[in-house]
Amino acid sequence: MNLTPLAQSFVLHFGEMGSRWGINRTVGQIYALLFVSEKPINADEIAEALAFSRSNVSMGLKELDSWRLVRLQHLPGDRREYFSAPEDVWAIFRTLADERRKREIDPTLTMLRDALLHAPTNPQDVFAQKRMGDMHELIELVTDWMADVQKLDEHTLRQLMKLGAKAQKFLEFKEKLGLGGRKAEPLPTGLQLPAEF
Amino acid sequence: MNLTPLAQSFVLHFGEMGSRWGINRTVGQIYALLFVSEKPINADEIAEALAFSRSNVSMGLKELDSWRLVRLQHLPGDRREYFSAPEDVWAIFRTLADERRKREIDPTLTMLRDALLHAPTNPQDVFAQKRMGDMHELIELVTDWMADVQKLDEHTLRQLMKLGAKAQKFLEFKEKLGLGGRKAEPLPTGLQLPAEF
DNA sequence: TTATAATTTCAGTAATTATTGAAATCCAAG
DNA sequence: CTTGGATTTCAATAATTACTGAAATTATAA
Repeated sequence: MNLTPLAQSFVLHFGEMGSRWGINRTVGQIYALLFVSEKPINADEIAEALAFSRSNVSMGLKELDSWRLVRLQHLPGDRREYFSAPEDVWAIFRTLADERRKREIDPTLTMLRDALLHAPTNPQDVFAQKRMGDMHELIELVTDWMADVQKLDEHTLRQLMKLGAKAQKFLEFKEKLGLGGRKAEPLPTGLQLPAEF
Repeated sequence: MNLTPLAQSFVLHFGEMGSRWGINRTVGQIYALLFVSEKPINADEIAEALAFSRSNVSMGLKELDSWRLVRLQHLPGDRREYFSAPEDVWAIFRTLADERRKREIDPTLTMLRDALLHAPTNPQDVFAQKRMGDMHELIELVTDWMADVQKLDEHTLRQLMKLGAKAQKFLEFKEKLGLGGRKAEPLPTGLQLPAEF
């Protein structure tokens, strides 16, 4: 297992970015290696390719497993465990978004909800609760929306994203029409726009 | 400057989450304190409230400044610097998204673009480049889209998010119609949907 | 200017996190 | 079962990151 210069630079980059992404160098490099490997590889091969100790690789794989970013499989006639990174980048994106939400956002939402539960007993807390309420509302709105978006299949998601700011234009347009609760107008095809539109 | 139990728990939470968010305890706590403070506060008050050294507070504020998360101002008749967290949570969200993109994503996009520049010289690199291409395409699509979304003002953004998965339904609906390049149909109001719709 | 309050820098130290090798555990083949 | 390779755990240590206090710098009021 020796890396080509291309794979090498990719792996090293992931190692260095790791700290910014909240994972360590080992974990970043292992993931990068798996990502660009055509075939599943075992822990010894990883340790050799990246010059990490076998135990460090074990830790790293455990961490990647907790992020649900690696798949474990067995090769016939070989009792060692082989690892690979799922191939569908859209699925990876979803996994990553889910895990980050769970680790980086949900605890804060819980804390905020608790904090907002009790009536404030002094002016500072009145203000603080207002701020926390703003924060809570925003985070909840954004994460719920992200959760919705994440449910979309690749095709629809691609469309939505390519649409980009055009969706904004549509909303602004809709505003201009002053549509409060208009009924859906029949289109020439005979089908109707969903009620929300 | 002593904290109420409510502010205390908020501040401690931010300190602990800091490591998951890529900032340290000091920075997290300072930001949290500023966020729930009605009035701007100076570095000495921060140091006292959080029991950090004055120099640590200086470092933390510098870091927050680099994230563009604090505002510096002067109070009449006082030469000390007073800090506050901007009040508009939507603006904060935008700032945060911009900075994270710059720090956590842009370097990787650059690396990927470089890696994709040169023709592969062996089968492993052919595969690796395909993977990197997939990753690059996805990241670019998502970040460009996020950049578009971020440009929206609070009102429009709120609408878009509340719309949630409904946008999906609309896209699916549009699909069903089999609309390749149809012309916009006149609506009863006389106005027209933007060409993209 | 000068004096001095305010802030930042930085080298030293503390605390945390990452990594290793050895020992323990697990697990499939015989 | 038992054996031996495969994997994980864990205590020791290396490396990194956070934090402090003293010194240096900056900036404002007199």
